[in-house]
Amino acid sequence: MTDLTPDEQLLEFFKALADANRLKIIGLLAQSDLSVEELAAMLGLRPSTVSHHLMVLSLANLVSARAESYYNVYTLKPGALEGMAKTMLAQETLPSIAAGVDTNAYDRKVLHDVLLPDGRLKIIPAQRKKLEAVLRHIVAAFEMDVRYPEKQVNEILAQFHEDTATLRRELIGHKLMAREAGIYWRLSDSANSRAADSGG
Amino acid sequence: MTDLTPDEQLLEFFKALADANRLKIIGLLAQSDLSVEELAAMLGLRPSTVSHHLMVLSLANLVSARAESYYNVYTLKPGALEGMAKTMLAQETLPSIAAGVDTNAYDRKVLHDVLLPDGRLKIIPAQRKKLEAVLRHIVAAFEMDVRYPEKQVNEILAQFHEDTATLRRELIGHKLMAREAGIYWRLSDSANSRAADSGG
DNA sequence: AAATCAATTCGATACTAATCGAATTGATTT
DNA sequence: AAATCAATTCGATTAGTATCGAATTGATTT
Repeated sequence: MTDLTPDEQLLEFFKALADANRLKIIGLLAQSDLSVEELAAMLGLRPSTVSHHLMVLSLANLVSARAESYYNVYTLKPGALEGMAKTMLAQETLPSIAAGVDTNAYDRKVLHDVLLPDGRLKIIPAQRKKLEAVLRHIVAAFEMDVRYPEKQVNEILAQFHEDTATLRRELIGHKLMAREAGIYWRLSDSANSRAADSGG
Repeated sequence: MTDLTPDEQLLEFFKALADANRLKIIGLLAQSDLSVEELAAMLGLRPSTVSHHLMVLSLANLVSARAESYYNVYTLKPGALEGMAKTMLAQETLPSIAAGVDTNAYDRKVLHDVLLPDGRLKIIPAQRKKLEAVLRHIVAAFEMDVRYPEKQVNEILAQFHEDTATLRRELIGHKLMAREAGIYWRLSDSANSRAADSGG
């Protein structure tokens, strides 16, 4: 029954509560256990409709039913709401939702637009976001923890574009590289940066 | 902007998160602020679609946008998720959702089916839920904190049905009244009972 | 001033989900 | 055994919404 990943479970939970009548059902069951007919009368709906809503809530593990003669009496599952609320608040939940997402897609799209087949730049884009995507790609040509003299920096940058001076300046300005006394080195990605360059 | 009652706000919140792509947007924004185009590339959607999703999330007060040149950079509203999670957990939230619901509707429906125009019972229903609804109606004819001798109890019950013995027995059995040494008195509603009899 | 760019709005389309009535199922009462 | 009852399932209809492409808007760059 719980063959769902945590994010699928969370989505199921939100979908279950994203309906006015289902929310009311939860509110009513919080006060007392009720049968399908009772809920139908209170909500002004047909029993078949209420049965459907209760099925959705069951699949989201929010309610359960017990048989009493020919009644099906539904109960709020104790701790179900609390559990999901805590899941929402948990630090690891949000990142895990985005886990399956291709966060490099934008950079790839920009590079696809701006790169020639040989890997050189058609142009150095003027738009900030595009420029940043290009710079993230270029800086991957430098190794971490290595000190580069300016001559070597220019040789590497020249593989991408003849205007090495602009590229140097932008790499520094966007804090992807640092310079001191004519020596350059790569800076580690800040929190707001993307995953590692996928090297397309 | 917040001309919504608490329950409408809660529903808006759940609706906003009841979509896989919007959940992913929240997950991505939890890691870093992003523009519409970046989100569109990551999710494999058109900018217009993402714009629509961001509008929904904005109306639910989950994200906000800041203009940066011609980019619209979206941010997770700090504390928004936490706030809603706490609202979910709050003791008073659940009952307030069901506040507008007519909890007497089932009893009224049963009474409408089983009562004659003069207020007498066509039959004493066999089904437990229906019987309970009828008993809740009948017990309202007795005052709280008054001690009734059996003779007077029978007179009152006879207004509803000739089989006063059965009615007496069921009222006791369902703990709506109690008896001791031939004296009867009404019991206060337990947690699982309905609101006061609407006296139709 | 013209061209470019990202975002939004709008209209159309496809998909999903809510609701109902009819038929069916399981259980209980007569 | 037959009749009654509540719940569920099923099929059809309707309402809502996700998605897209085209057009528009505001801002920036050339």
